[in-house]
Amino acid sequence: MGNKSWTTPGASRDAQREGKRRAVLQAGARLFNDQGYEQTSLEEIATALNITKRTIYYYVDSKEDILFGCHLLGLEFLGETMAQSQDQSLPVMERIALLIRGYCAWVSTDFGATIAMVREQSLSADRRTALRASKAEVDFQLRSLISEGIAESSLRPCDPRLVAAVVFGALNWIPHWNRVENPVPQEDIAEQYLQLVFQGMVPAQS
Amino acid sequence: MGNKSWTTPGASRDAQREGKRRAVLQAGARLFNDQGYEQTSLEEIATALNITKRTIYYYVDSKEDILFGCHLLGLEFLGETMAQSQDQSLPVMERIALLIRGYCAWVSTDFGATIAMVREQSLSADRRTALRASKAEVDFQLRSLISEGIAESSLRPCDPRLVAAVVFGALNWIPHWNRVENPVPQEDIAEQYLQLVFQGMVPAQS
DNA sequence: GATTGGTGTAACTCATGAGTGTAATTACCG
DNA sequence: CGGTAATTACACTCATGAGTTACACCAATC
Repeated sequence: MGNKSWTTPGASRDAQREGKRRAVLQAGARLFNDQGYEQTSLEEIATALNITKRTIYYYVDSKEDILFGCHLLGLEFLGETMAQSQDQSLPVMERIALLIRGYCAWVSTDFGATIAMVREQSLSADRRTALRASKAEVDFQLRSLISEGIAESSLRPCDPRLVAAVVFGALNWIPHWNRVENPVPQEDIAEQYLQLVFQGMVPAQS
Repeated sequence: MGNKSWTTPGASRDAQREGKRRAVLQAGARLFNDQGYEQTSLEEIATALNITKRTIYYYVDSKEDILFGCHLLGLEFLGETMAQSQDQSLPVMERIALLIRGYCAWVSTDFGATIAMVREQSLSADRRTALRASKAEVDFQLRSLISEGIAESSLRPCDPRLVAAVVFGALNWIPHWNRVENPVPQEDIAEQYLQLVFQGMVPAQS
């Protein structure tokens, strides 16, 4: 609860406006993650920012706009990870690890968690399909990498679709349990996840 | 959309009443899973059963009662799996496999999926804590089994808490993607999950 | 064939929360 | 400083959906 730097003293009007809009989205994301989208009122978002509900409408057109804005910002950030994992010059296993680490870091941010936690039913049909396309891209990327890994026998034969579902399921679940007073550092989680997904629980029999 | 056997011809009044109450809960669970709890109105549940909203109130006291009833029924079913996995005479790995298979089957049912998908924020505080306790029990069970496995070196050393989070995360995510026209058979999923969690993606180097 | 209790319905109340109109006020960039 | 952008106060509208009141129905029982 607090208003961290609502105003940005030295900055053009436009920059300030953009910063404040972002603050609205961020406050929204936090509350959505904690209470759910439907259970969060604009009044609450306003209170969290020490402003009035009316002011929020100066920066967004509707509540759904806030949610959609969170998704857009979230996807923007995820794009970097996607790009990294597409670097053809790296070995496949490396690229998978990059994708998992990046996704883990991403899902630990406010906007990333919002995408992972809030059910997309709350968005209008067209926006929903757009969103789904972006998510499908990420899913496809992992599946492709897995297929590649199998082809070059770096990976044990398996159904890429199911394995990708396992991996993303496990990652998407992180904000559900790691949203507490002192969370496990996201880097530690990523390493454990990689260890488990690559080597499994059973020790290699020597 | 349909009213499959609302009335049960040959049955005592009480049995009929119980059957109808269950039908209400089941219809609720399905809609909650599809649209989310908050986005589902009692009117919709009534329509799905070809009855009116007022009739629903003959079987439950409130909307929250429906959600809570789903949780109770769901947990009841999960109890069997819990019991199985507690059989001390079985090897640890077997018990872990039983727990994962059972949980996978469970999360593929209407009531199981509801528990996995609906955020508990929608329940009153006391009911929520009761629920959380039941979930914590299951979580504890898996963690214990993992610790046991490590102690007898059937399992590679790891943080049981994190590994349990991975496993349940992956399993809880199933209803999010497997809720389509022709879903992947739940048994197939369980086997792939076991394979992945035990052996990992990387083939054993011989 | 009237009674009774379980079952059903139509038509309500009522609270909540999104979104708006407007005028007055403040902040601060140029 | 002047003017414009930002913000507030506040009183609205409006739709939605949970829960209720009052009454109709019907099937089995006496």
